[in-house]
Amino acid sequence: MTDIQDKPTENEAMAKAYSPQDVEARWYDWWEAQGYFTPERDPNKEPYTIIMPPPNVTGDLHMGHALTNAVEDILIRWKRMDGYSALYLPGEDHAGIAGQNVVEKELAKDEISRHDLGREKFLERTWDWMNRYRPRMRYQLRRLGASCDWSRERFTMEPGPARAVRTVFKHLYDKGLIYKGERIINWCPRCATTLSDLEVEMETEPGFLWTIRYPLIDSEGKVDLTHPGIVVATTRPETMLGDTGVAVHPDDPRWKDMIGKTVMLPIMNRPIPVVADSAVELDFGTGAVKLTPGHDPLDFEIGKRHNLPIINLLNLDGTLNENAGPYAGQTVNKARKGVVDELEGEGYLIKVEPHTHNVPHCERCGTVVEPMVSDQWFVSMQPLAAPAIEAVRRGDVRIVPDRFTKVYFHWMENIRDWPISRQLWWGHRIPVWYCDNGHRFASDESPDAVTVCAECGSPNIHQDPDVLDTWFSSGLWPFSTLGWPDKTPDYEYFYPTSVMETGYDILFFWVARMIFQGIENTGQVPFHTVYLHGLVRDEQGRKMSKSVGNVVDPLIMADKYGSDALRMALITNSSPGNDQKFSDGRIEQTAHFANKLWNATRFVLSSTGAPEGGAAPSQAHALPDRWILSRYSRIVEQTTRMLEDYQLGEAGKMLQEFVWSEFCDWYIEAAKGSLKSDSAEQRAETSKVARYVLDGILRLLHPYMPFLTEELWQNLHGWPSKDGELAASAKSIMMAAWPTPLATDDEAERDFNLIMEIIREIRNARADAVRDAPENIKKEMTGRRIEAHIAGGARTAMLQQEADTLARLARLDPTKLTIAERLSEDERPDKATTLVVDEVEVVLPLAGLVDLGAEKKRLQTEAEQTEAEIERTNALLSNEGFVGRAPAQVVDRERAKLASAQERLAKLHERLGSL
RNA sequence: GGGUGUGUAGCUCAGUUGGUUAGAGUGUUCGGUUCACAUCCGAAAGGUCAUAGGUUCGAGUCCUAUCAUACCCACCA
Repeated sequence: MTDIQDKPTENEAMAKAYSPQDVEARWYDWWEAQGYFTPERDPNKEPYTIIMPPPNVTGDLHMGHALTNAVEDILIRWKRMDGYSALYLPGEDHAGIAGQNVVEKELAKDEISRHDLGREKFLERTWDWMNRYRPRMRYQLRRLGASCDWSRERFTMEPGPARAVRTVFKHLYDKGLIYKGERIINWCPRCATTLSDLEVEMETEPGFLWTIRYPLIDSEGKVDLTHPGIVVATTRPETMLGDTGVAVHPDDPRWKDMIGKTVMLPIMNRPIPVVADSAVELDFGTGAVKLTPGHDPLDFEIGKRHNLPIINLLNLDGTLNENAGPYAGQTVNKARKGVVDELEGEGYLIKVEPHTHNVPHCERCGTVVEPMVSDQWFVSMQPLAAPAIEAVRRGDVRIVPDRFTKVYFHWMENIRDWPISRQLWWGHRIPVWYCDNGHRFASDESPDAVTVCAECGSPNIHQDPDVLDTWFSSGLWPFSTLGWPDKTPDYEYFYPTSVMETGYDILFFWVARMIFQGIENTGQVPFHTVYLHGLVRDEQGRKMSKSVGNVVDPLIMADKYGSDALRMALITNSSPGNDQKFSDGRIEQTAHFANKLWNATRFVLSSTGAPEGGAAPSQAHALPDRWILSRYSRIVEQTTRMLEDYQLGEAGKMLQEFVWSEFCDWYIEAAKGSLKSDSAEQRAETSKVARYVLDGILRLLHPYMPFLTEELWQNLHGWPSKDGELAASAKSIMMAAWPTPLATDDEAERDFNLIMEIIREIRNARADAVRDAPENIKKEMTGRRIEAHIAGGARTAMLQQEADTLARLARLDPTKLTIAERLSEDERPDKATTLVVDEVEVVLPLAGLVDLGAEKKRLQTEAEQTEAEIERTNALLSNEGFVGRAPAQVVDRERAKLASAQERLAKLHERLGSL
């Protein structure tokens, strides 16, 4: 532990305006050096764990990361203050295809391909890249204030997580849940690898539907040109080169006679059978489907059912192979044109019509993906999905917002086997070895340690060349990061984790896979809550992307406005699961808030003394003090409740609102009276309350704005830390306790509400009077303190006590202010404006400015409105349904409203009568 | 084809067991050099809560349908 002396040193005086650049630069290293980010495995504390979704080490952090880390850091900082042993574990992902692609792109600048380098050299280059970029990500996360435990940082390709990958693979392999087989997979010719369905993006594109005739072959094996044959429709005519059959629906009267017949495949001159299969749609195209089992998933299924041969037409680079006969070596597009021309020339092409259809593209590089049959590794999903569905159904894992639960179920219930092998070099190599004697085995040992065949002991073995889908290792992240498969102390203490926070766009890719991997391998759900945030879009609502050039760099925003402002803006402008549009304007507003808080603290510090002895804040007796303490207590309670319910944005907005309008605009203004009071006791008491509430505000805001609140908190408690009573056990706000509410004070709230309402009404009346005043006296009018007479009725004593506050905030002339139960006639000149607030009457003799007729009209309008209100409320209260069924609280509120309106009306009539 | 959001002030958005007069920021207009803050303070205007039905004493909130819009899933070749 570093000594307290290492704490950043105090500025001479707080600057007039808040400058985030200086303040944000000075805290992070100190926090980290103090060990605040590294939780102890304290048996007396509850663990609270968030494993950071590992950003891809392929570029800089974007706004999505900034949002992710803001949410996570808020939760972590809150729980840490709330007494939990809070672990926020950071890490980075090797990013599979994306990772390999960035390095290949870099090589391409020198016109080198990975094959020129060879596997080993290429992997060295890739590691170089990773080692160069990982520190960058660390720096960026630090800059954003993420209070993560760097001593526990992980990388998916490290030995630990790599062993977890092999252990899981071997387990699933031995259990028969990982298998190798020939299936239709998605092939990206550019990346030269298999892709899972999730890595393929469908795009609707205009194309054509070609109708082609395949002539009948008669019983003697000759083409029967007098017979119409069978007519098929296709969007990809070139695939006909690999056709091995035609299918029609068994109930289709159009083709009934053709079932079982043989037709001739043009160009290839190959006889192929016509089969009946109910998977064929009756109302699409001609009702007859050409079957290319090698390159279409549906055809593959149908072909399997009818034992049709599979012909692979493609090379791995996407060109046609020798099976394509005359078209071998051509690209798909070129072959398509050639095939169409040839069919047309020979009279087999019947028609061409425009047709839009979905074309699969590689998620990473945009290349058109080719479905093809290939021998790949798969995970059997159904046995794994079932318990993962059950866990969410039972509530062992809760998804926030709730609506994604349905999406999750739908996907999991219709899940298909997961192709996990990738024909890449960068990634976890498949831990399977083959030996010369035809044996195959999986091993969880380090590849270097596998030297002989596990079955026959032969030393002539070689490892599978492929690597695993990057999401395979990501799926193990919640436990591989904690040392699993070893039962490490961290694993025992921090697992299962608390919250998994990520974007809804990777619910299937990642979250779902973590859930079933966690259950299968650790016997527990990996986390209890999934919090899904929305996408951060640009000002126009477009997705931020490098190609559009609308990416906003969070670090630039942080430099400009401060990380605190950025965090606050991202959080308060969003709600769980919903996208948000980001703009400079948003963050400017939260930067203003930071300045406001800075200045509020500056004021409190300059106008209050350090607290010394005296009564506790809860004993305060001045109304503004009692009021702010009560309001503060409610805010503490509500903030905590909202955080518990993951309403981070709402809680942040509420705090902002409370600080700005209640604490600054009302409380501080009202408290200025006490702070300048002649009574030292009164000054001390209000000082104490102001500091107490400010201290609480800083703590409540700390999770949102960590840098600023630390700076202000240190200022509040005296830098070298004499540790005043509020700081008691903590040297940093990070480690200070989460606030707890005091008792609320309903009377104080009611009384101060009345004061506020009266002040507002007077301000309005004055603004109205000035507006209506003749030009020549407007100026005189605005600067003047005005006379006022208040008939307080039952609230007189309280109002008299607050006379100073009323006078100051409503800009009344204290020497011409009277407050009495009733007002004398002198105090009700004809030329006066009368305001009725609750049962209190305020008379403002805005001398010379009040037009009697206008005043009468104004009072009449107000009386009419009040009458209408009374009528409405009466109707409601005479409604048996309402009185009988509405909660007592609501009914009482209506009754009070009625009484107050009646009282107000009486006063209005009284005043009207006197005019 | 199936599913899920969104539609609230000029703009961007909150509004979580249905319950005071539907809120905020920003913009607009008017007024302010009160010794924390002009990155500020005080006020004003601005809403048939997409539309139409329904449930209820009471609906922005619940139900049904429609329209607009965004996204996700899916093997109509």
